[in-house]
Amino acid sequence: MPERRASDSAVSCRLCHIRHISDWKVLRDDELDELSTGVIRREYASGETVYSIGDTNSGVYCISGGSVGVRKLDEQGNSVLLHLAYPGDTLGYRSFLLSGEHKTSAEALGPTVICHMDSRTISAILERNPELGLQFLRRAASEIDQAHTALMNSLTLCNRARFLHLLLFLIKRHGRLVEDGARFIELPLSRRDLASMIGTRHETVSRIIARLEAEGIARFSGRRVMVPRMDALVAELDSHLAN
Amino acid sequence: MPERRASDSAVSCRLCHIRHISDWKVLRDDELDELSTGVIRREYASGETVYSIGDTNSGVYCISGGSVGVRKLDEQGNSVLLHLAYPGDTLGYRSFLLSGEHKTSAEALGPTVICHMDSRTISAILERNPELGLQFLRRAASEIDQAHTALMNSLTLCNRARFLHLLLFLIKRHGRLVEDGARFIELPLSRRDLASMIGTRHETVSRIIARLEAEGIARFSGRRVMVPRMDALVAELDSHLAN
DNA sequence: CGCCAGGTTGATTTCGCTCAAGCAATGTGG
DNA sequence: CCACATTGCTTGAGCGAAATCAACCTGGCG
Repeated sequence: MPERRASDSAVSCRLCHIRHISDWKVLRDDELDELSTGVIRREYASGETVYSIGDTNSGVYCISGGSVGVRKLDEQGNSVLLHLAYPGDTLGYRSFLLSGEHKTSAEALGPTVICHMDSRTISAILERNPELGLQFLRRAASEIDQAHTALMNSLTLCNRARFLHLLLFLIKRHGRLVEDGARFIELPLSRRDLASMIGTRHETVSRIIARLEAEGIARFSGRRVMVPRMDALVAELDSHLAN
Repeated sequence: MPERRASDSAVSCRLCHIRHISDWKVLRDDELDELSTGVIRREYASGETVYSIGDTNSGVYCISGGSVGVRKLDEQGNSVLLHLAYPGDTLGYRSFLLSGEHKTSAEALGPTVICHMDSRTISAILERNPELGLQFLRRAASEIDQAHTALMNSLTLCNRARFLHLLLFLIKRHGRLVEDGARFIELPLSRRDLASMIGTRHETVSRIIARLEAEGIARFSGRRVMVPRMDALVAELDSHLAN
């Protein structure tokens, strides 16, 4: 539960650069000002925890910059990266709505800036402006779609196809176009986390990567990846889907 | 998009036996009466389709009796049973909210009664009563949790554990206590559907079943299953989780 | 310098998929 | 009513993918 501290500066959601991307875009100026009074803006270092599984909810988080990994742990210590979140995304609204504990953990994947919105402030706005509720509802609806698609993929695709799928997503989100058709990306995830996202062991990920290198589809060096021809990668993925 | 027909009778949501279980429990009497004007109640035979993937949404469905399977299909014809729904559950609200096409199909798993609520009527009520939106939101939130748990299971558990997990769920939902500690259940799903829920082939399900029989944990005869000792089944499942 | 976390690679084994055959129950047309 | 197809399920043999166990490498850090 974040507390206001010396390093935190006053926040104006009205002036926020993601104002028109985030869920709060449905609020009027005066409501945004009201929201701002309940906001604490804070920077997180790479790997730092935003909230942990089991914590009691204290409001919602709005990602302003960077990226966040949402992780689920089971009783035996298995860890799965369920979801990656980016600027404009809202975190923790499920436990907020069900007014319970966090069922997942969230951690910064790199230097990240996140605003925390106080429960009371949000409840108040939510009560008066049904549009915000509907906006959350739309977010929830599309998050269910995402989860279902991920479930479908994990149930029907082989490890290699799932890895290609993930790589493609990461390139879209984190990649840079270097020259015609070639992409460069600095992976935001460790091998272990890549593995946990597709439901396999890190050794298997290593082997998949080794094969992709041998086939000339991508060159890996630590977390740095160069994909010389995107269409080759896409074709590879398609061939798996087609079979 | 269901049309009113001779066999359909007028409906009063106010008198509905699931009134206090369903999402509509947050509505006042007069709102329920308004809702009723947009409702068509209909019976479905086992296996009958409620809506299909790709259909444009025409409102939401409220399950009154029976059970429904929610299925997702991919481009290659893979079919996965994502979710089972029961009386009091609302279906199709995601595509309603995102006002798009259905991304899943739904079919009756046995003789089932479902009410269809007209888009316009719901929109009207939703606009006036924010409580309904919040109720949908709570439903969506818990559905996300479910989907995440399912995803976690599919990524970390082996086929056998997933099958035991599913069997346990089905017994809880559809099982009958026959004598102290023993349960009987008539499975609502074919082997293929059982397989598609845990992401494996139907042959593998057959083999898992054969092993459970050999170990004396359950006796299968077609869709009829007898579990002599529930604690043995639970212990089996736990031992898999523990490893 | 040694330690450690993260990553790679190899050997072995297990699990589950594929292909294929066979069986029982049910339906259908002659 | 029977021959025949169809559907759902089971079983077997072979193979491939991936888990497991283990060794080893590498870069960062006290």
